[in-house]
Amino acid sequence: MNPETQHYYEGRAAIIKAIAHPSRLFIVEELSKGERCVNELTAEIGTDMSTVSKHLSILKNAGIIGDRKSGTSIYYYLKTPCILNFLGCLEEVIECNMKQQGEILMACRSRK
Amino acid sequence: MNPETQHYYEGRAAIIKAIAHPSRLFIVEELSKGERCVNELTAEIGTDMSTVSKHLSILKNAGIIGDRKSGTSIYYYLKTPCILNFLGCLEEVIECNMKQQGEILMACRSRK
DNA sequence: TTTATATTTGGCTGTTTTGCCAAAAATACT
DNA sequence: AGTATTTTTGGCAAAACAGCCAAATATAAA
Repeated sequence: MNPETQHYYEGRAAIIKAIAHPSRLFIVEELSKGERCVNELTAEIGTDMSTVSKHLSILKNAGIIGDRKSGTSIYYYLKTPCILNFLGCLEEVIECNMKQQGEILMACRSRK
Repeated sequence: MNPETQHYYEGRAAIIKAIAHPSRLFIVEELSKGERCVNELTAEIGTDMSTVSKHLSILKNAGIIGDRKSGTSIYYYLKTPCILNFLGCLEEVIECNMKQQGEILMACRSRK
């Protein structure tokens, strides 16, 4: 891979990496319903608030979410809602996997 | 997050994590053009063949690619081509980011 | 059976990621 | 100013990841 191509794929991988974590995935889906502050997200996720804050900063750096100050709270919102198509496609992959696992199971049974 | 929800997001994150790497992203795009053997992919990527082999096994475990033996070669193919919609949406995110960076740049300039 | 080719596995090292804690920063209230 | 609330930052230890090498495995050809 030449350096340009390398760079191309690194940039894209960086964005995908940003959502490649259970809590961050949860945050994205949650924000798709409307903006939330760190407090609210922390209560729902159940880890330390500093951990949630760091997850948020990762998503923000990737350009997926944005934030808005209001009083002492900071509200985060989804900046690129098209990320949801992304997640929709995920379901297809999972469905495909499950279907195949089902087939393997059936094959095992019929061989008995 | 209750254990079920946790499990739900972990499963989805695992699939995303599988493609969250430059070489693996390259592999997916390459396989979208047709099946390839480890040899061919290694030549294009330029890392050790053992490294490429491990990337392939990660993608395979995630259910994204499958393999087919032919002589001493093993050909890998895309099992869930819908993963490409995924990548298409990525472009939207990147475009959105670039647009915004452009705006920031313009704002900086006009303030001079 | 030996040899060559293609791929995977095991193991090692360095890097990155995660998540907790404590401390700092920012804002609003008294 | 002092206090409470919300969020971020810095630092640390454990875990996961990446890439190289050498060795093992599998298949085909001589």
